[in-house]
Amino acid sequence: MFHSIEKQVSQAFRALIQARYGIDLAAAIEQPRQSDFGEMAVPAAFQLAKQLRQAPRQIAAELVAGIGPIPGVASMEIAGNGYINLRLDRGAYGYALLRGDAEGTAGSGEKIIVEHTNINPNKAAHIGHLRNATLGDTFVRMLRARGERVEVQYVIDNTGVQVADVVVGFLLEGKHPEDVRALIADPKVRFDYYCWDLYARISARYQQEPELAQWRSRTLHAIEAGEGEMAEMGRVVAEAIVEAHLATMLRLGVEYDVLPRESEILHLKFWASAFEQLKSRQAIYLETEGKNKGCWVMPGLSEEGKVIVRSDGTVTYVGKDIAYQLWKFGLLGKDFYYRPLRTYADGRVLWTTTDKAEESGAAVEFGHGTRVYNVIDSRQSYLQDVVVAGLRALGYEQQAANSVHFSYEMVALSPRCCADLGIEIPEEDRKRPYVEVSGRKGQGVKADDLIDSLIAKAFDEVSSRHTESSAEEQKRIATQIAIGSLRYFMLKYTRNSVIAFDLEEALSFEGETGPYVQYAAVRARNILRKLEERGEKLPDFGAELDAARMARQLEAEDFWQVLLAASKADSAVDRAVIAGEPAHVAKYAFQLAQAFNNFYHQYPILQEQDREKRIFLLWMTDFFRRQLERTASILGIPIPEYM
RNA sequence: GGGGGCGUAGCUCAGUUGGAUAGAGCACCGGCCUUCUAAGCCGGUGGUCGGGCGUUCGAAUCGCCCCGCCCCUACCA
Repeated sequence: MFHSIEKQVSQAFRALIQARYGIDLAAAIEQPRQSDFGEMAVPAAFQLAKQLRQAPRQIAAELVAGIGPIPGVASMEIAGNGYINLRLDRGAYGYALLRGDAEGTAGSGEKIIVEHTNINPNKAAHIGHLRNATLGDTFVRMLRARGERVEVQYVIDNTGVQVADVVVGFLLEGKHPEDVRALIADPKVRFDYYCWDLYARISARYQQEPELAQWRSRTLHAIEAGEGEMAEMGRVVAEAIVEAHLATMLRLGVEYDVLPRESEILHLKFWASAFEQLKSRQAIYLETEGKNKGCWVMPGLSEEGKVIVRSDGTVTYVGKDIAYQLWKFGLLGKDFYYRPLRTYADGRVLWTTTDKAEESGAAVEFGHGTRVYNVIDSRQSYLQDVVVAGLRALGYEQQAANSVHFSYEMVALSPRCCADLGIEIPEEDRKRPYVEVSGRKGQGVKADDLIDSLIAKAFDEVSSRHTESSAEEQKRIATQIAIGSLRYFMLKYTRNSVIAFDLEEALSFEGETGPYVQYAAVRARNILRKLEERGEKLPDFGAELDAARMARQLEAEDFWQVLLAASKADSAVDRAVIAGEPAHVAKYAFQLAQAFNNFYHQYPILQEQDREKRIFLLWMTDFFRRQLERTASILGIPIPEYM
C-alpha cells in the first residue's frame, strides 16, 4: 500500500517535472527525519536547483502548485530549504489496508537462479556455511515474495581434493569402502564429525610427510575417473556427507531444487564444450613463453593472465566454473540428466544430476536462467570475476551483466571464542577483533553444535516459563526459538561486515535478536487468543470499520505510526532486494517488533471500554501480526505458539 | 606492488545510495510485573562519524592525500 502510493507520487512528480522543465528526473521519495513532518519527503527541488539555477524553495513552491491531487495523499507542504513533505490520508490508507487492496507482486518474468551453500562434501558444516545458506535462502525467499521465479542450486564438488583428502585419510587408516559404510551406519558415530577430525589428521600428516602428496594425486585421479576402490570410497563419503549437510540445512528450513554434481560436469564433458567455445572465439590463448608456457590462459585480469588449462592438459577449477556458468544460462549446448533425491515435507522435490539417461526421471528442466546469483564468500571474488570475464570474452555481454557475485564476508571467531574452544592463537592476535580459523586444522564451530547449544539454551528458558507443557512440546518450541535466533543472528549483519563470532553474543535472546521478533508476534497472537478464551469472537472488521472511523482512530499519532510501520513490509522487502541486502529485512522486522512492543505496553487492548476503539485496536493487532509473520517467514524465522 | 573491503558511542553494528537535530542493541545507572507473558517497557550516561584537504545550497556518504586493520592476488579447490 505504502509502496504503491510511493510509486504514484514518484510518477506524478516525474511527469510534472518532465512537462514543466523538460527534465527526466526519477523523483526519489525519502522518509522525513521526524515523523511529524509527514510520511514522505520529496527532495526533487534540490536535485533541480542546479540545472534550473533557481532556489530550491521556489522550485518546490512551483511543484506543489502544479502537482494536483494524488490519490491517498492528503496534503503537501514545503519545509526547510525546499523539501516537499507529504501527509497521507490516514482514513483512506487504513481502510485500504483493511480491505486488503492488492499490491500486485507480478515479478519480472525472468528466471532467476540462486546458487548457495556449496559445501565441500568431506566434513561437517560450520558456521561460515550457515551464513552462506542463511543469506542465500533468505534472498530466495525475498525474491519469491516479490513474485519472482527462482531456482535454487547447490553444487556438490564430489570430485575435488577435499573429498580426496578424506579418502586418503581412510586409506591410510587401513579402511575399505565397507568399513566406511559401517561407520556411516553406526548410530554411535556422527560421520560428518568423524570426517571433520579425520580431515584435520590427514592435513597434519601431509605437512609432516610430503611423500604423501602422491597418494593425494592418485586418489584425485581415481575419483575423477570414477573407477576403483578409491572412487567408490569417494562416492560413499560424499553421498553420506551431502545427506548430513541437507539435514543440517533442513533444521534451518533451507531447501533446494537441484544439486548439480561436479562428477557429472566432468563425465558429461561440459568442459570440452566450453573449451571449444573459448578457443574458437579466442577468449583464451596458448601461452608460448614465460612461467605460464604451455598453458591456456585468459588475458586481461592480471598481468600474466589467468591459467585456465594447465600445461599437463587438465582444467583448473575456474575453467569448470565457466562451463557451469554457461550451463546456468543455457549457453553450453549440453545438459544434465536428473533423478529425484528426496521429497521435502511441503511436497517440493529435490533433484540431483546423473550422467545416465536411463536413470533420468520425469522430464524436468533446470538452468536456462536469465539472471544468476552466486552466493560465495568475498575471498573468491577474483575467481568470480574471471568467470564473468569469460562470459564477456565469449560475447555473452547480457549474461555477464546478469551474473551477480552475491558476496559476503567471512565468519571469523572472536579471540574470546577461540579461548573457549581451546584454539590456540598467537599472542599478537589476542587483541584483534577477530581471528580467521582453519578448517584444515579442525578448528571452527560446527553448525549442528551451535544449533544444539541454542536449542538447549532456549529449552531452559521455555521449561522454566511453561512448566505445564510436555517436554516434547517444550523441545519443539525451543527449536523454533533457536532457529529464529540463529537466522536473525546471521542476517543482522550486512554482507560486507566480517562477523566476529562470539558464542555468548550468538546465544543472547535479548535486544536485537530473533526471539525479540518472535516474542512480539507471539504477544499479538496472545491478545487474539485471549479474546477467544473469553468467549468473544474476532469482530467483523469490514462491517465495523470504515474510512471515517479509521480516520478518527488514526488521529492518534501512536496508532498511526504503528500502522504505518506495519504497512511498509512490502516496501522494505523491495528495497532490500534492490540493495541485495537481507539485513535490511531483518532490521525492518526488528523495528516493527519494537514499535509493537511499545504499543502493547501503552494500550491494554482487551481492557479498552470504547467499542469502536477496541475494535480498531484489535484490527491493528491482527494486521500487525499478519505483517510481522509474513516478514518473519521471509527471513525463515518461525513463530512459536507461545514463548 | 596491484585489486577489493573496513574504520561511526566502552563493545557489536545500522545509517534508505548526497539531505533536515548521526541511530539501534549490548554494557552501565534509575524506574515499571495484581492488567493482553518482564525473552518486555520507560528514562538517563555515552560521538572531533580514523585524520586532512577538496567538490556544493548541504558530506558519515562523493574525489584526492595520509594513518591503521582485514581479505584476495596458484599450473589448490
